[in-house]
Amino acid sequence: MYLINFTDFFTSAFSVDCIIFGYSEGKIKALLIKRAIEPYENFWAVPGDLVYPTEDLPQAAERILLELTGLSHIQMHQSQSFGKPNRHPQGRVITIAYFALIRIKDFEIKASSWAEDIKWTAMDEIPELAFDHNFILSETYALLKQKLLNEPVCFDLLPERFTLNEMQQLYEFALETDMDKANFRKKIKYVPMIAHDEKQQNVKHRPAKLFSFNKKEYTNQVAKKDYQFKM
Amino acid sequence: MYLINFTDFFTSAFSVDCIIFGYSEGKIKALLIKRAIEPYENFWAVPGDLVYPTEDLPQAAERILLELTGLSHIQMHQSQSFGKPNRHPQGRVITIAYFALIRIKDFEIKASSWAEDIKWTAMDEIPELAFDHNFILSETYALLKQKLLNEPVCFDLLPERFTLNEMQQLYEFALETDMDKANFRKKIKYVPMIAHDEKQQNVKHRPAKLFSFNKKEYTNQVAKKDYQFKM
DNA sequence: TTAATTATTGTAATTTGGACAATAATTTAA
DNA sequence: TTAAATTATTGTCCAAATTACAATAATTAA
Repeated sequence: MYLINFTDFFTSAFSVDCIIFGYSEGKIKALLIKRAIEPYENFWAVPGDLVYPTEDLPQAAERILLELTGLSHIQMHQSQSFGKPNRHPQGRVITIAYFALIRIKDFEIKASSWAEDIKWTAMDEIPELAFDHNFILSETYALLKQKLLNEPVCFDLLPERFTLNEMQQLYEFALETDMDKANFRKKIKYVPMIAHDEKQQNVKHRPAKLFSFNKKEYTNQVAKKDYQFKM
Repeated sequence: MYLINFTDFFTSAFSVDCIIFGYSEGKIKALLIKRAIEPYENFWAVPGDLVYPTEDLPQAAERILLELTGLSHIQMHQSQSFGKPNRHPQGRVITIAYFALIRIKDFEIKASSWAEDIKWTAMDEIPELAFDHNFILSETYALLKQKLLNEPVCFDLLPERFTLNEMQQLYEFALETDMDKANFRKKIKYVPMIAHDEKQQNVKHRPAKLFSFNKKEYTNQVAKKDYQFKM
């Protein structure tokens, strides 16, 4: 074990798996691809790719996101790394998981060269996945839920203009708990949001007012240590 | 860029950096080594090593901890991964940071083959380090502070028997804020702890009662969803 | 025995959180 | 045109948690 050369260490590869979360119909969803090639051909999987020798890790994650969605300039969040020696059948491959939060309606997803199919899957309906991807996805989802509690990342998932109920439902799904409407509004009272005159369209009842996140004001308040997002 | 062989990817190495946190004299400290070899000879650094081709990541972190402290069976926490293409002068090396929380008095630290010196350094007195280790250490410290707020990991840093003031001072150092004694005690009222008859020794004033964490009871209550540690 | 020091407990005012009720605005159907 | 149905929004009350601060207890050192 100890009698190996320095160069023997440079025989590994690493990949980036990019978990793309979205939110629609009251559920948080992840983008899954159906693998077109071996290993695990025809299995659903999290999109991922090997990292080029001169490429930075977040750069690789952005490349995957761009290829599948056409979106760029999206903030990437690092999740965990997974490195069991036998996790990849073709050699020692460590994977670093990243995740991105996007607005589903902002783009058209498209299958790529290595995916024969692609779809949004709600986090409570995830099938058996390739490799150790079920584990990777559930660990990363746990991290997302953590972030939802401590940072205003819910606004990256919600449409630019949203109703307070949509926001509440996002938290209800993530935390798997029902919340009281009145109390939810009290809780978010100090989150900097802009109330628009615009209202919900095409609903069969009193339409709700639309809000948007006031990111500028939030950044300001955080800089002055006047405020810290907390759910 | 796209015209490379599959095998060209298997030319990278990865390392594990193992940040060992301890607590003494009212300060959270990290174990730093002085590098005995190039690159960055004579720089202080976080202990780390290349991962063997058949070794699992946490296993590598445990190996480093064991070599420096003789301690084993310590829970390892994964931090972030760092992979800028040029972060290591000798090739593409991605590093995965782990951290361990230990009781400083439980062992004797010892320099290893690749370290000519070793010392505990308080987190508010970290010097310039080798590689990108200042960044790695500060990111990992941020994670530790996060965990201190949401999990009872403070008891891995405190001596087995501690005073409530020692516990309070740990949080005051980590959160960089002063706390009221009476209110701190109210806050931890439901943390399962055992109050011993034993008292502090050799202090020039009324000695404080010693407590220890009741891990068994904590595990129990968490399983029953009766309780969730929260600071 | 007393002053000094720190540990520990208590109190009262304020703020937050949760349960639930009341009112407002809109659509749909009669 | 109006009433019923539905959902949005706001308000009230009570209990629980938080905060600031005061009081008391235990110990050491002089």
